[in-house]
Amino acid sequence: MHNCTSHNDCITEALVRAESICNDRGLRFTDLRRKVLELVWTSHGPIKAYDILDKLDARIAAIKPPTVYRALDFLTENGLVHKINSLNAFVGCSHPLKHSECYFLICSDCGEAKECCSADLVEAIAKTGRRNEFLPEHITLEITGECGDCRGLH
Amino acid sequence: MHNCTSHNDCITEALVRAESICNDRGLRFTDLRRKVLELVWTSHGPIKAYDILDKLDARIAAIKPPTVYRALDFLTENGLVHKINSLNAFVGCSHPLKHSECYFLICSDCGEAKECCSADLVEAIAKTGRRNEFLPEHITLEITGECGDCRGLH
DNA sequence: AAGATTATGTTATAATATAACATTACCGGT
DNA sequence: ACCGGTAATGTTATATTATAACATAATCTT
Repeated sequence: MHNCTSHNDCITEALVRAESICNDRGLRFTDLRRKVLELVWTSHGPIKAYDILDKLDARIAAIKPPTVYRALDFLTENGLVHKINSLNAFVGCSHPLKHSECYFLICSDCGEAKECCSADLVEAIAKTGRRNEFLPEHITLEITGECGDCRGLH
Repeated sequence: MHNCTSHNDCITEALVRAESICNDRGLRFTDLRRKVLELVWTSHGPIKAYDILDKLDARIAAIKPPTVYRALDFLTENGLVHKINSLNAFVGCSHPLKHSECYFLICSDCGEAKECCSADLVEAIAKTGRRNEFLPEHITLEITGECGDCRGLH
């Protein structure tokens, strides 16, 4: 489902982007945060906190859960990573500068999660909020199903 | 946010409805399943599995987690209950006969979750699927925010 | 360099969920 | 009513996900 021609490039780009965003905002893009983000991007699809922990552990040493969760919290709060609640997993944000209206197409076959935006969806959600006098703050929209590749469309 | 005039009635109705649905489908609406569904409905908003367990334990005895999860699985599979992934909690389905296109407005203040439908949303999601050659199977749409009541609109 | 702030390390445990196997209840055929 | 099969529940143990609470270290500010 993913369409980067060279995944190494997209990892590198994500890290460069993240660093520059952190610099712009006066946030510290520490070694740990970089490594966690790198692992999130290296895993092609959503990755679980404890899988990150295992991989970090192999590379560094004796990493404990709070360390990973704190890095993930930082990355999530700053829009560099999204949590996929229906999977308890984390995925890199592909456009961290305008990410609030995003949703995920999650293939139950290959496990990839494609991040998408849709003006229609944003509008439909806003409309629903107005109709219900509800002020939306955060939207979780996760669509599981089967992607074209896995259905043999190509 | 909820608008039932008598919550006792809406619990009773939900149980009657559930029983009739199970009968129609040749499913067994056992005592345990009834009690779990009753607790889900009695809790005004989303309730956690272990809270159900505690309450059951007080009423019956020595209930263990698998017992509760199995009942919740049954209720969820049959559309009588929904799981709210962003809260790890469960809520009764308010219209179990046509529930596939539903989403939740979750008030972060009062904790209630209102189940809604919207043709616009369904269409926007379907369109997104088509555009991405993605075949949706299950949709998780959870909108957190603040409801009108909690913002003092009434 | 001192003090404040932020980040990370560490220990322990809480919260959520399931695997695997044993037992019991229920259903249909005779 | 009894038998045998299936579905439901009981039971034990453990896996998975996540956080609280406090200690130390790194960095930033002045």
